[in-house]
Amino acid sequence: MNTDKLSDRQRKILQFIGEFTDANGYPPTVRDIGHDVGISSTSVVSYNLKKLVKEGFLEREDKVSRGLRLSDEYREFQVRFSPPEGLRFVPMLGRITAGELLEVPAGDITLADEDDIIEVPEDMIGGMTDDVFALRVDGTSMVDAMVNDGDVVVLRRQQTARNGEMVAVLLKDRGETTLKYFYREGKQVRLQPANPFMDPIYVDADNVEIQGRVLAVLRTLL
Amino acid sequence: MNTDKLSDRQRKILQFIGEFTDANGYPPTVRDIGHDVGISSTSVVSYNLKKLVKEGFLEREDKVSRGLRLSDEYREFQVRFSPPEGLRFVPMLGRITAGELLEVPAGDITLADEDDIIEVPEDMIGGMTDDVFALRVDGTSMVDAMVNDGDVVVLRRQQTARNGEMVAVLLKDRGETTLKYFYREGKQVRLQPANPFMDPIYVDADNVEIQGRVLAVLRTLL
DNA sequence: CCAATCTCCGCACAGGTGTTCGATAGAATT
DNA sequence: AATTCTATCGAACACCTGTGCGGAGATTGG
Repeated sequence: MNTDKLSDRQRKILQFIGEFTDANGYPPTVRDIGHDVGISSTSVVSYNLKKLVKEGFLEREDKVSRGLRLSDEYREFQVRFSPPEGLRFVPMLGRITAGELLEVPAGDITLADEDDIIEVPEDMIGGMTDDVFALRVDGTSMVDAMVNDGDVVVLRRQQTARNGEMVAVLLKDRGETTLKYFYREGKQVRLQPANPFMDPIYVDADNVEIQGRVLAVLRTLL
Repeated sequence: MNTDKLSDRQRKILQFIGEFTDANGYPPTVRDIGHDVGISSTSVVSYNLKKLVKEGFLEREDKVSRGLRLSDEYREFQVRFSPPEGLRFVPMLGRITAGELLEVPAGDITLADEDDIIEVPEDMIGGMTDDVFALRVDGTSMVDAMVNDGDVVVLRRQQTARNGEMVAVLLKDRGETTLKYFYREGKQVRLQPANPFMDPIYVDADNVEIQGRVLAVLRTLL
């Protein structure tokens, strides 16, 4: 399913039908559609609706007023980009290994079709909405962060952090990334492991580069 | 909200509107309703619809064909405890501390109104539906299970486990509960810490009592 | 370059659809 | 017993609504 074969008008029609139905609880009439999309003739709307039915985006009951609904396929196609209430879709953008450079994505972080997507309850990431992505942890090198092989780390891309937040930091001199609690202490930075039995490390502030803030760690034992 | 004040006919109308809309994607006409409920005159249907609007069960757009929908209150009254698609509500039943006995709830595990409830994506708990509950981890005594203070452990109550599953086990002689990977080895049981740098412990099979299986560990850094 | 197809328009029409009205009969009220 | 209220019916009406038709401009393919 993909909307490439459709004209702009047809895409607009589909969207309008969805919004109208959600807003009112019943679908629009041919004339409602025409008015919204900017079509003066009802026959033209009819014409485009037939197309949409033919392409499988729409289902329609002949001669029944408001007798149309978005097809299940199209609904599903839509849903990918608009999760249900309380859920948020987070793109899974790759893997991390401590001891190697973290691949922090550069451009816009969006849900593309090809992405792996994980579902995260909204309140688990504190309502964060932009620049949120997930990485799967590769290997056991992050045990001191209490993060295990296979865990999923949900991050928000940001360059600064407040004391006490857990961040992904790059240690420039070692060319190495770790997950630690961040504390600024004068010219130094204290990086505190999550594991309370392990000792912090102190590094020069110039030597650390914050890659992102850790919002959550998810471990699924299947 | 309750349907006591309604006549049988009106209840039937409400139900029909819901079913029709679900089935077709658009609401029925006045005549559709009349036909289903057994009313010959459209005016009588109109009459009863007005009543339903007045009582708050229905919302209606005047003079608009099929311009009706069940009110939010009535819909809620219908669905009450069902979480949104893809989410599952899991009751948070207490706290665990390694080194102490795990409070495994005894009776039915249901969503009571007073419970703390956390939201978990369905596929994160592998579609498990019964006997699932959550506990908050108290203290740092479970570091060897890679579980930190404040983490949330999602469990399914069960008495048996397959090899390789992570379980909450009671060590009877010590009167102590831990989270470990479970491996049956003859008359012994090998309990393997999640932390790959820690050694397993071997105990007599009679000495372990499985309390539940760990489905997921959730850590939120707020 | 011409024919075929696509996309659009306005208009007219038939049937769908909500509303209104007058009437009836039983129940509740006075 | 008279009156009012409730619930129903059938019929008529006006407007809503989807469809069909003839035509026009744009685009495409040979």
